[in-house]
Amino acid sequence: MLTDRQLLILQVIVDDFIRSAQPVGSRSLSKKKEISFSSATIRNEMADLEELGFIEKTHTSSGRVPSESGYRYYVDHLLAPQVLNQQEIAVLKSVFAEKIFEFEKIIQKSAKILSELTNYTSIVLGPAVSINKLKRIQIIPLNRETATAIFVTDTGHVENRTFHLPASIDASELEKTVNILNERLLDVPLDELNNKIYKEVASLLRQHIENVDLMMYTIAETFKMPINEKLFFGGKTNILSQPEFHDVKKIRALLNMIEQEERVSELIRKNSAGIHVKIGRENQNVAMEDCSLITATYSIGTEKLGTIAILGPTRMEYSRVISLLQFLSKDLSTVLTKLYQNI
Amino acid sequence: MLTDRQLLILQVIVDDFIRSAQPVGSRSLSKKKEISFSSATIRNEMADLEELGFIEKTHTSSGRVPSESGYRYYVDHLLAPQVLNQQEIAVLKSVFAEKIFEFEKIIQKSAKILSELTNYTSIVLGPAVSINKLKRIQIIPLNRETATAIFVTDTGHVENRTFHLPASIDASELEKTVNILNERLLDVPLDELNNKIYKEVASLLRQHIENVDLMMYTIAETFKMPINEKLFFGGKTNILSQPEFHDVKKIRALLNMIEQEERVSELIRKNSAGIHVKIGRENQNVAMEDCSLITATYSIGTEKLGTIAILGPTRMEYSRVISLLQFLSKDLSTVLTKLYQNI
DNA sequence: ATTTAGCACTCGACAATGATGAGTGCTAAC
DNA sequence: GTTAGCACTCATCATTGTCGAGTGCTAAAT
Repeated sequence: MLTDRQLLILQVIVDDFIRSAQPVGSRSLSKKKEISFSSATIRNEMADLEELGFIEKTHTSSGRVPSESGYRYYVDHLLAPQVLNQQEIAVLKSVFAEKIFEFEKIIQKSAKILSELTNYTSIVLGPAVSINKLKRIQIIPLNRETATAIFVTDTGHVENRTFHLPASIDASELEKTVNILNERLLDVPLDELNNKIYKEVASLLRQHIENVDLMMYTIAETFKMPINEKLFFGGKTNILSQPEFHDVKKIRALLNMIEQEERVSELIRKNSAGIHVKIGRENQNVAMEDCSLITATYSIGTEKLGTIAILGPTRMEYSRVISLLQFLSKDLSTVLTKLYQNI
Repeated sequence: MLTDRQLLILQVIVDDFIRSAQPVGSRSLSKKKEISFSSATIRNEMADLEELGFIEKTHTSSGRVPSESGYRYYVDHLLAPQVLNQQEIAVLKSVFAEKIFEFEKIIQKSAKILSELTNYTSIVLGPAVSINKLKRIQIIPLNRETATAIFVTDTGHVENRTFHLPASIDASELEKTVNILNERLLDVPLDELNNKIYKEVASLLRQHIENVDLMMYTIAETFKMPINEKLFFGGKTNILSQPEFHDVKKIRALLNMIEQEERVSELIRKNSAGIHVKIGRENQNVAMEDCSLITATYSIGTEKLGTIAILGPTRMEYSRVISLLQFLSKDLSTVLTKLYQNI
């Protein structure tokens, strides 16, 4: 439906605006080497593009600025995948430079590097601990009435809960219980622990333990695991240097939103595998009206594990960011798979 | 050296400026009910106060603004301790509303409440885990060559490290080692673990274990504990609504600084017990030129445990914030002492 | 010897004005 | 269909003048 020339003009407008953050006018466009027709022609085409909703004026006699649909179209149809240069690749690879055993460290470093490379804010949604499988439970009494329960997963992640352990529960009974739990709950995903306790462990406990009800109550309370995936940020303040955020109110709204981790997490989690681009109001969030969010997932084998994302202004270098995310998410998946696949 | 009248004027200037954020002039001062002399007199006194360095003009014919020394003098000599009202006390008490077993939760909640109550940014330096005493060590193999070491302290804090466990180390040997470690390292503060291993455990291991050197190396690497106290923030963006931070550059500098946790931690940690007020450049930090930092410590028994702090503009409600901090730090200390004193 | 009234002066804030220039839309010629 | 030309629009910026809050100084009042 759009003519080739309109496509070209739209592309050049978006590219130029991404670079300069200034509305682009017909005259300056006509000087570009890609463009071989006069400013008057461009004006006509621009009028059409505006009518179609792809570009906008900031005031009656201003140059044009891409609209949300404009960016959308650009991302969907006009994006020239950018090839990463050697240096960028080297920096990305450095995530894995040190021999690291813990997920979190790798993830954290990824966030940092991404933000430095892009000058936007990076957000990484850590591995979904709740689907990790239980490797070992340990209960360690601290004093007469408190104890700490420790859950170790197959990936080496450790969760712990301190809880009230009634003095009336006898040490040997506790030990028996822990043994039974370890035996029965091995390889059960953390978020199913509570479930399984009632289904599979309760009856068994009843055979061996005196005060089953109290014990069950104590355990069940502790085993409720509202484990939220951890969020890691990189360059939280990077976005402040973007010219669209000269307004303190906007800054405040955005930072405030970022501080509410549940909201960010929700925003990012729901994405399926692959790269996703949400532009401006597509994020369904007032504070992010002027932002775009690009997400990619990483996985172990075929199992989606977490998400890495870049938060920037709508005037974001889509092409470059997408390439970076693609590269890193693939790398992350490969390395993590190698590390943890056959645990 | 300052006359009573000068003191009065200084006090009213600071109070008024803290409230209004506007330079205060002689005429508006003369209308205050505390003040019974004319604006001309006030002008003369102001000129003296300015010469002494306690107040400044923003331009030749502007009203006066407190200088850093002005605030300093105000805090040191003029501060009227503010009595907290019932509502504030109730909110502060709500920190302990739920029965909570974990330090971190309490600390986190404190930070949140403080920031809400003050509308400034609160920073809480968590308990110094490194002086907690070891309660139990557990080593849990994950796969052929990795394992997780878990350290539980007497306060229920759990630290863990995933490390490379050479396949050549035999399972029973590992178990023996862990037993020895638990026996010998009970009640040793975490930051002395590594030390003690060489001093007290090595020789004992040598008697029971085959490949001592490898084992020692593996353990020692893992037991190096650079445990930094955790930092908790509340209301990171609160400070942005202060009129002195209308400038995006300042905001960026300050937020950037806050993001670097080591720097913040350093800024806060070095304070001895009691309330401390650092005003503007006293913080030795460009990004904090326009900020004041008020810190208070909390402790278990007589042992200093951590620090709570409020970061606000130099034009901060010193009196109120100090009262709040005093109250909360005392409460925190009491509750924590009760909870953990006799573990 | 203080205190105060009065006055000239300073300066930021604000509004009004006009020039500049980048941009547009439209029309008529190519 | 394309382009040159022209009238028109509007943000931006510098200029100017006014207003008012504030100061410092001096001389009179207490």
